[in-house]
Amino acid sequence: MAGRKRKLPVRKGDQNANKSELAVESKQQIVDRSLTSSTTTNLCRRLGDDFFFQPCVSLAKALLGKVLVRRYDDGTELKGRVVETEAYLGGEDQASHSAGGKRTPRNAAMFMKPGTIYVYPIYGIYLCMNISSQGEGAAVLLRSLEPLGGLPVMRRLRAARRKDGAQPLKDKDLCNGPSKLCQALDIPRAFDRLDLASDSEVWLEDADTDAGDATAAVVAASRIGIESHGEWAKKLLRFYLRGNAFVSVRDKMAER
DNA sequence: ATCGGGATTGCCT
DNA sequence: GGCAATCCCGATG
Repeated sequence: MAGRKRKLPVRKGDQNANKSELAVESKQQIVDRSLTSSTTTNLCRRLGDDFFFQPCVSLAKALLGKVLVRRYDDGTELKGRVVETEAYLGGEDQASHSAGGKRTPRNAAMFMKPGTIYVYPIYGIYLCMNISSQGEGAAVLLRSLEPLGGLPVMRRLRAARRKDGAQPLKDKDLCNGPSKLCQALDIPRAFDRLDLASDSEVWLEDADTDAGDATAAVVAASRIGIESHGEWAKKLLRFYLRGNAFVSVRDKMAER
């Protein structure tokens, strides 16, 4: 790992920080202006290496209810509870970027230590965030979060690219999708290959014990957006908390 | 060097 | 529910 020193407004490889946004407002300005410094670090709750060392499907389920934290140097923290994930198994899983053991510079993080972040660009304008699991080329896609902290900052980060005059986003629309959560938590492409178990800008932790539906049932459903992959598109490798309003796509059949 | 498609989103009808 | 936006990356020649 090379020494990483990142400045907020212009981060190499951060597609959110290009021309279109420069004319509007830098992300540091957004953070500065909204100023919600909840400086609690809660290091004791942080999930370490051992949590990530489990098979893909197990990790996809275990991640539900955990809290993703994005911390800025000034102490600002953006937090969201994971409510929807997808398992991408590698090998036989034709829908996985690592299908057939295919390894490229793009998906290298899928083959790295469990807990390694895999961020990839999609459709030219969005990003998706995954977490490497145990298993060759296996990783879990984060699909939705329930926003818990730093909502004003999230709202600005999410609004930066939307049509002028649009209504402020509702809480449930801040992080209910894989690319939405990358925008809301300011996850840049440069986070690719970082270690979620040891990084100072992004990590996972246990939810507060008094948090809501910690015991909600887990629904297994088919994955989204991979229709072209035949039988693998139908497998029940998407997991979400039953009845949770922050899930991106509910499956009524699966919930019965 | 070129080409085609994509683990999505927001706006439109 | 349809569809354009938008560009990186992998495959191919």
